[in-house]
Amino acid sequence: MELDDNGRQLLDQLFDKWSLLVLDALCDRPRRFNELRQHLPAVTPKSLTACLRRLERNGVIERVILSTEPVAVEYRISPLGRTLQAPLQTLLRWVGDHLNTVEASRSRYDQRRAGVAGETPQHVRAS
Amino acid sequence: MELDDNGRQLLDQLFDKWSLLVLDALCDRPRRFNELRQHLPAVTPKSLTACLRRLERNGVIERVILSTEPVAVEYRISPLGRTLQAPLQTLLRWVGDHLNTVEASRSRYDQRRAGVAGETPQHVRAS
DNA sequence: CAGTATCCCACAAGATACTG
DNA sequence: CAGTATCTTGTGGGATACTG
Repeated sequence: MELDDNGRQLLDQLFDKWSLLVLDALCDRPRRFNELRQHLPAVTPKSLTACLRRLERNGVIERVILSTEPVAVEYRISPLGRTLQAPLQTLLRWVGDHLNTVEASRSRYDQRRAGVAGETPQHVRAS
Repeated sequence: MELDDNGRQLLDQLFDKWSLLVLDALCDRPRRFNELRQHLPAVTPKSLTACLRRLERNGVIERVILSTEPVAVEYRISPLGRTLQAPLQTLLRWVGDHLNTVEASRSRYDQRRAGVAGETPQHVRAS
């Protein structure tokens, strides 16, 4: 499965810092801007806006202006975005299922690096 | 499916600029450093090293020193990494399958933005 | 061959304040 | 409420050169 430049770039946009969480939240149900802000831990309005615009541009979410009183804005997962749900879930599942394993691996790795006697690299030793 | 901070961070590390391509390449077969360099378009040794270390630390690949003459280094997918293959493929498939749709969506989005008369934003108009 | 070492810059993103 | 505007910093990553 070869992936070209465009593909990699798309993945970057779909999997940047907040996108995944946003997508996940919107797969559940439509949300308002400030709803999302609360849902995500400590995202600044600027970052959230950028993220939402990117996702909208890529067609996986929709920005809907509700003709309520007063006017409100709502973000929804798009049909295209919906087709991403399954792959996403699979991945999120994997991360959830293997977090402990990965943590363990990291500890082992760091241990090994710290423990290499006679060759202790400067950037590792001391405080 | 709620994803905590650790989970998001792990995803970041697994899906940074080069990791996916590396993982994909190594799922195919083990590779040497310079093999990977050639396989990936224009990656600098520094970036590749960083990427490989990260993946190794997370336990999804293994760095193997071959006792050949002269000594060589080889990178392999680990058993843990192998369990990522399926989810990864699913995702790569999705990207491949929907690249055109996404491109179209982007064009529409940009068109819409450029076409809003009477309100043309400075950062869009002119050269 | 398999990396390190430096220098540098672009850009993501945080903090904070302001607005239609 | 749903953002935009500035300012600033951290860091990923490119370019380039060097090394065991």
